[in-house]
Amino acid sequence: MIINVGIVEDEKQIRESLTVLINGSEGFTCLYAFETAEEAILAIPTLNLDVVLMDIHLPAKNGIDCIAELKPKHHSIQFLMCTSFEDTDSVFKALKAGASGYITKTTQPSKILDAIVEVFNGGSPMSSNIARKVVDSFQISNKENLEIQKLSEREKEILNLLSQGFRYKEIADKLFLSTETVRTHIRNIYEKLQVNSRTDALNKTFPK
Amino acid sequence: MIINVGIVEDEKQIRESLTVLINGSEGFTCLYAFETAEEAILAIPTLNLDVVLMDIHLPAKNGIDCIAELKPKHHSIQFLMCTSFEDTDSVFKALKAGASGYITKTTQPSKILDAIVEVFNGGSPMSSNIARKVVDSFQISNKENLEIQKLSEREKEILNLLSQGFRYKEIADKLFLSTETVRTHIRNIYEKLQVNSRTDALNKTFPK
DNA sequence: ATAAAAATACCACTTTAGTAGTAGTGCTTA
DNA sequence: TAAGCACTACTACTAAAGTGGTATTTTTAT
Repeated sequence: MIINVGIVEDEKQIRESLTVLINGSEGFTCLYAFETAEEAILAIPTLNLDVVLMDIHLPAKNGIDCIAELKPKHHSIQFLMCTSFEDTDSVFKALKAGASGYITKTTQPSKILDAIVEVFNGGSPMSSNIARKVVDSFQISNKENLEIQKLSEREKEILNLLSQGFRYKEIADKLFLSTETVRTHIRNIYEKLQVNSRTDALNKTFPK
Repeated sequence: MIINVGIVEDEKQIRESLTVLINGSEGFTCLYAFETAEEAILAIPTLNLDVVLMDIHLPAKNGIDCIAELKPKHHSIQFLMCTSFEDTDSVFKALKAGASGYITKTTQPSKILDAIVEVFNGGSPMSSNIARKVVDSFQISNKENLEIQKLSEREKEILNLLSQGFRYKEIADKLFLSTETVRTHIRNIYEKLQVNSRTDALNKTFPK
């Protein structure tokens, strides 16, 4: 089993040393290396690549947009970002576009090969501080959750049903309450949260 | 520099072998191992732990809720899930609760020690398929975004204002339209999305 | 050039949501 | 034990949202 790797990287030196690294290692081959996103977008659909190493900064169209175009149509290709940018914004944009891994250019050669294997096998190799950024992004809710803590258990239960779009009557039926009781609870929820509509209540408690 | 590790794990055998592993390795010490979430919640605030290995399945309160209670008050402690559950739901709940890493019990001993070091150093160690789940979760938007693509520019603009909780009159004023026009747009949005309320429309287009 | 889609707008109507006041029961705790 | 909160429930009302039909103008695509 040989992993077919493509490269999209504008800096000649990096592109060539990556090519040499990959072709010099058993189990890998790199037959195509592109300088621009545009070339890659034209060629890649006709090739049979397993993994594509993608830089972010490229002359015209950037690497993130390049993935965004290719990934939806070529789901079996695994895109691995290999770049020097590691700001939160770049990381999340790349992952949203369809990258499955994210390593920095400073990664040592043997680790780059490891990452290629890992992404090929369905993993998501990431540099350690990038993984942390990604994991931390799940925890944001804690801040605003101060709001939700003002509510009683019953109120949270009703808010949760509100968030799913149920009407008062449906909530009442689910909880075996009268519609009027549901109405009262919601009035109290709104007062505690200092809002006066369902959407405002949800935006305060389930942000983002 | 010695990393102070705590363990919360109900199965005696696993708890003890983890303790032995950690105490037998240079640079690590494990002075406290708890059988239940309740014990951990009582004791941990008084200890000075760097990393806590947490199981999910525990007798009464589970490990995720245990983290949810401890993490907000003890931000410097790094929680590392070590469990046999690796369903999507458990993973995301744990990360939301405040876990910074997630490995499975089948991880080999040396890798467990590596993960402890990594989480202690601000990384987020994860088993390879768990990392992929996490990364894939960023791409979900692409699926549901098929929904939003059915809408015209004006409709997306109005949907966006709807999501912020504005009423028809307010949207009309912002866009210099009549309320009736806004009403018509919203009717068309709902028809395209096959929903019949603001909350349902938002849940279909801005999921999660 | 013509059909389709998008954007604008009105009327009339029904349903749902939100506001206000009130009140009984039961549990907790100071 | 009295005050406070949570949970339940009612009436009455107003405001907002949602449904249906229709129509003109502009833009876009075939």
